[in-house]
Amino acid sequence: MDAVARGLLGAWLIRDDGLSVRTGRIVEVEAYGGPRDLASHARAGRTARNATMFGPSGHAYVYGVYGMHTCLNVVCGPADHASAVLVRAVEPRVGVATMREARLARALATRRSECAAPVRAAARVAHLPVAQLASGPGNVGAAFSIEREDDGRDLLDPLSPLRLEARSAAEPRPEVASGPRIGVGFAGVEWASRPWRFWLPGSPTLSGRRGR
DNA sequence: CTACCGATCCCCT
DNA sequence: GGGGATCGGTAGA
Repeated sequence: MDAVARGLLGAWLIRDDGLSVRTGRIVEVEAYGGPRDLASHARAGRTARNATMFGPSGHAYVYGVYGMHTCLNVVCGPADHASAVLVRAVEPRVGVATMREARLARALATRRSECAAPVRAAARVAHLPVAQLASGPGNVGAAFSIEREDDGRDLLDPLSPLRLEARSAAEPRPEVASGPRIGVGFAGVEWASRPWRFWLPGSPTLSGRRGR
């Protein structure tokens, strides 16, 4: 799982829906373990929500949080082990305009209660630096139009509309930094303090303030 | 700069 | 009915 998370850094995330193509480099991930990991969705065993975590590795585990965000994980087996790697930040490469439109569409899909909020959100997204379009797990979901229907997709299938491509073997192995996972304080210090967040230092796309 | 707060919905010791 | 693997805006030091 550790190795899978590190191997995913520098890999390409590809959304190819036939009309448009979006690609970007994965620069930040978090590893989640099986039922023993109290920060993991698998902590209570297999449920309807987390079923794909218990399936074959290389498939997408997509979940929704806070009523408005979707997040993408890569199941990293072995089967029944239920571990997965959350994609936290992607550096856009191809299809930047499509990503911006997708961010805009999602911003308008939520925020219905107030009148001025969607307009402001649209203005903000319109001027957002490219490096920030897919910075943070919720923004990855928005920029790549991750939907519940993507749950269970085989990310290693070259024909899949949502897929991964390993970084070229010719590339030197990138330098990797690690630290505690984000937003898992509820799991208690033992699990929240494990350094299972990995990133490529220096990327302008890291989530949070300056990548922390 | 830090700290809190609201939005919003599916699944659940 | 409660609460979250989030985000972005606002208030205050």
